[in-house]
Amino acid sequence: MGTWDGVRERIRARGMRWTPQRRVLIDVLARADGHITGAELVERCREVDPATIPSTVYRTLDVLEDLGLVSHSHGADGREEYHVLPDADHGHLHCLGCGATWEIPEAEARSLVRGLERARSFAVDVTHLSIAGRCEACGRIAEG
Amino acid sequence: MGTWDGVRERIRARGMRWTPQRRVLIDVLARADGHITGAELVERCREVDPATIPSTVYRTLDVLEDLGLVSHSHGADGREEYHVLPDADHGHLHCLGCGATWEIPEAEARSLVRGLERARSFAVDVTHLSIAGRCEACGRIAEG
DNA sequence: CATGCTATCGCAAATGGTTGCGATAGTGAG
DNA sequence: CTCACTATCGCAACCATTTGCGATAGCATG
Repeated sequence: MGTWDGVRERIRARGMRWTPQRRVLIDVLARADGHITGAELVERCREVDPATIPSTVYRTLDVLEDLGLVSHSHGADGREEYHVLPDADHGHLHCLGCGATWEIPEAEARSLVRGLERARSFAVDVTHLSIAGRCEACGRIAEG
Repeated sequence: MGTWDGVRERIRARGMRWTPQRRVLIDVLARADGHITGAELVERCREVDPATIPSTVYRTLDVLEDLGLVSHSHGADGREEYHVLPDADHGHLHCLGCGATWEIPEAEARSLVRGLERARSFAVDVTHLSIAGRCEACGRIAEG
């Protein structure tokens, strides 16, 4: 709601076009706050408009990422994972055992990488940060 | 050289088989210390044996990873990146601008994630750790 | 050396995502 | 309202990787 209202204008202000295909994706995104894979977004768009073409969806996602309306990172298997409406930048934690995901809040993520950034003058993209491992529950199972 | 010598025995000790296809991949790996993508490994195997099938290579990489002889992480685009003979566990740093890669030594990687692990009782897989951002040179270009 | 068990292979199809290109259709200007 | 410019689309091919399955072939045993 709200946050998506100005999208049409923001797109046109950049000399880009407001098309039916983009409207469909934005409708889907507006209903999907949270994390979602690229493939899942394509599928949901196809529910709204069965003629949806994957490449169009991925290209529109690139545009929206440029505008800061979505960000993406990669799951433990390397597949794309989109995050809708990133009010605050944050990273992700993935459990290799059960597949669960947690957010790493911006402040925590930034302080994690601070040493790395200082030592190497490297600017980390925390929205893209994705860390894999085993959560407490899965760790106990593995030892048992 | 050395480290690969016992592989045949280690494989057979697990009730697994020593096949020509595995021999080819191990030959290729022995010549390729460092980082290399899955696709690149397939290509190099095909140079040795043009009949090489991709799925066989990927499946063999899985068993070698089980044995601890290779590890993999994902580049900034999510594609697989194998690391041969990981004497020490380490993470990777990827520049989104120039595509360069750096290793994050185990000690540094572990201390990075220590807070995260304590706070959540989460065991991070540092060999899978891959951080993206901009290196110093690319950062300067972006500002200019 | 022959035999059988089953791990591994080859193949073909599917998945998730990307790219190049000619055709379509938003959009601002007249 | 028309026109022209060009951003975007649809399509088809391609890339990297995975999966299911029947056929092949290691290798332990007799």
